[in-house]
Amino acid sequence: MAVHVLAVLAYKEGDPVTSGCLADSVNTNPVIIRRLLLSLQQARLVETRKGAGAGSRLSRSPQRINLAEIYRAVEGHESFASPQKKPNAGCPVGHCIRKTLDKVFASAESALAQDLKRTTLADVVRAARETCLEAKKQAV
Amino acid sequence: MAVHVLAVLAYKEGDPVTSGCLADSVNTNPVIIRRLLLSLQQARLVETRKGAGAGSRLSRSPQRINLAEIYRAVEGHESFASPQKKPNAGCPVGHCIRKTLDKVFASAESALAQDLKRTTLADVVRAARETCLEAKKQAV
DNA sequence: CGAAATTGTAACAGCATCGATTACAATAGA
DNA sequence: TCTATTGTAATCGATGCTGTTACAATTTCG
Repeated sequence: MAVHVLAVLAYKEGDPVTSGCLADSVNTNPVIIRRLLLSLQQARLVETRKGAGAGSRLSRSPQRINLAEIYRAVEGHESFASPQKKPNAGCPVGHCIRKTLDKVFASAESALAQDLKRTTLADVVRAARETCLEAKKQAV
Repeated sequence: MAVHVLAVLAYKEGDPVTSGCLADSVNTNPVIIRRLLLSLQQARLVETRKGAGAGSRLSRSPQRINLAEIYRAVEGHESFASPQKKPNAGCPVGHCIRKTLDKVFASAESALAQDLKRTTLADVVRAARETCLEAKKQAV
């Protein structure tokens, strides 16, 4: 969903868009959008002005925003393998496996981020435009 | 948690372990373990016998089980970017972005799987043993 | 200056998910 | 036959996310 919102922002390049408008686009509630925008603001991906006639716009050009940044901004808490809150007393494996798994999953998440980094927001918008044209062509 | 269970099974190589014993190891309930084992059985990673004196054991040697298989067995439903159930009427971006994102996330998930494939269950057990020795050494 | 628009934020309900618990039938071995 | 153990269902509680309403703060416009 975050990508969707940012794609709309990229689409209306530069023009500030209100949370209400974005909410209509994503078919949800303005508050949801505003909560999402808070995360994106902290990640310096969007800038938001308050008041009448205000709204949000991208902080950078969409060529310079990659999906890894968006993912990190939204999924900020890396709750991947961690939810193991059990200290686990008597098991000989339990004590030591934790760090090992942390390493492995950190590596895996890094691989995922590396792959996401290859795609920019501009890429997504361009690809979306093309699939849209395809669809129209097939409709004819 | 699935990795934890399988690691215990690898630890007691060959011996059938009951769900109750596994539950003690992971510090949870036998039923949780049994539900997890059902997924692992469908993935042909463990074999389970019923009845008295029964239990579960690995179907293959831990060298031939990699973490990507375990991940796939447990997180079977690839609910990564999909939860976009909104058809979204009036937005020019909404129609077309779906397929694009599906491609991107499929690629990212593949990258993650490729990385997980590099680690076998045997690797995890060995690394866990080593970190355990480290901890003991530091304690002295 | 005053009104309108818009964000930030809180409070709350609804829903899905997950872990946990209890209970019980079915099965396999002693 | 008796006992241990799995498979399975029903249920409860905690948690998290979405959606909704409400309201103060802020900014622009007339």
